[in-house]
Amino acid sequence: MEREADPREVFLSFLQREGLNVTRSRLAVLEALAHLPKHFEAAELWGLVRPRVSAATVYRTLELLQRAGLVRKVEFGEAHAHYERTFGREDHGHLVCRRCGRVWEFPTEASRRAVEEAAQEQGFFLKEVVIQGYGVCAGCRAREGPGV
Amino acid sequence: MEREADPREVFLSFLQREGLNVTRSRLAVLEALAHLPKHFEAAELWGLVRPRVSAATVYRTLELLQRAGLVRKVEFGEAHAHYERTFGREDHGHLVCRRCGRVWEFPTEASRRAVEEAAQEQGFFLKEVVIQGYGVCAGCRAREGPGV
DNA sequence: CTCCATGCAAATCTTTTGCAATCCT
DNA sequence: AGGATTGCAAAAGATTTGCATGGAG
Repeated sequence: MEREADPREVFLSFLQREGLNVTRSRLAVLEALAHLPKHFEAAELWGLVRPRVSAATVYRTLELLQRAGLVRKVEFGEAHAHYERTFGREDHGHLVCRRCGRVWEFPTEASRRAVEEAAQEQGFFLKEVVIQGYGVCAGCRAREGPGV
Repeated sequence: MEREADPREVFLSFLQREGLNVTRSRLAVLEALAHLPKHFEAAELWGLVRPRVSAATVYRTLELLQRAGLVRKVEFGEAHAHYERTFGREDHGHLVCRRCGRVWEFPTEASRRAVEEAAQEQGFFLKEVVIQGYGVCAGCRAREGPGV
């Protein structure tokens, strides 16, 4: 049974390791993560810490959280980025509905292995795998017909 | 042996089907596709038709090409979008080097099947599958060490 | 002729940045 | 103290849009 480190500790030790300060703003942003759904936008995160923390700092902290391995940026085909927490989560892919924008997750061990093999052959050091399907979800199809 | 339709015909019949005009600008953009690498940016495409065609029209046409199924928007983790031709190509995933930005392709039948299964279970109508790995390519590792 | 399409420039919108003031350690 | 961090507002940059003019059918 593998035990995952507490995100707060991960972040604190990341900051220390990088010689960065532990500030109110950074802790507020980290804390806000717990109150957001799995997938969120920068603006939603800001909503939770605003106006205590500025948008600029939210973006700056989001970058640190990514470097610390606690958050990952994900693209759902919209103009702005989405993010997801990476702690307490299994590897997964996303099924993104182009109509309603909702996202379903699914396990990806098998697919992931294929990407790993390709990387290996290429001598590519693989840091992250993204597996996503785009289409129309069951609900939208029922409501509006198969359409595009 | 399956024969793929000529992109020009695909585009023309798409335009007709949608009641859209066949214009010089649209044909110029379609033609320019052949002179671009597999992956390109909107600005590169514009470079080939500029100033005959305006940037606005390039974006507008790019959208039509996507709807016609000739082009696909792909995200490589940069601020701006990339595009790739979809005709004359096998299914493939991308290995994106976070250092140099170069992209390698690899076959994805197996992984794709897994996504299809997940979609099936979800009653999700799958339109497109994206499989990408991010990391550091062999060249960059040799040049600068394993690093991040 | 009648819409459709285009160019131009302005508008959007998210994310980034410069800089002076403020906070950590 | 002294560098790191923040807020603010301005900048940046890709893409989109309004509108008057020109083009396709």
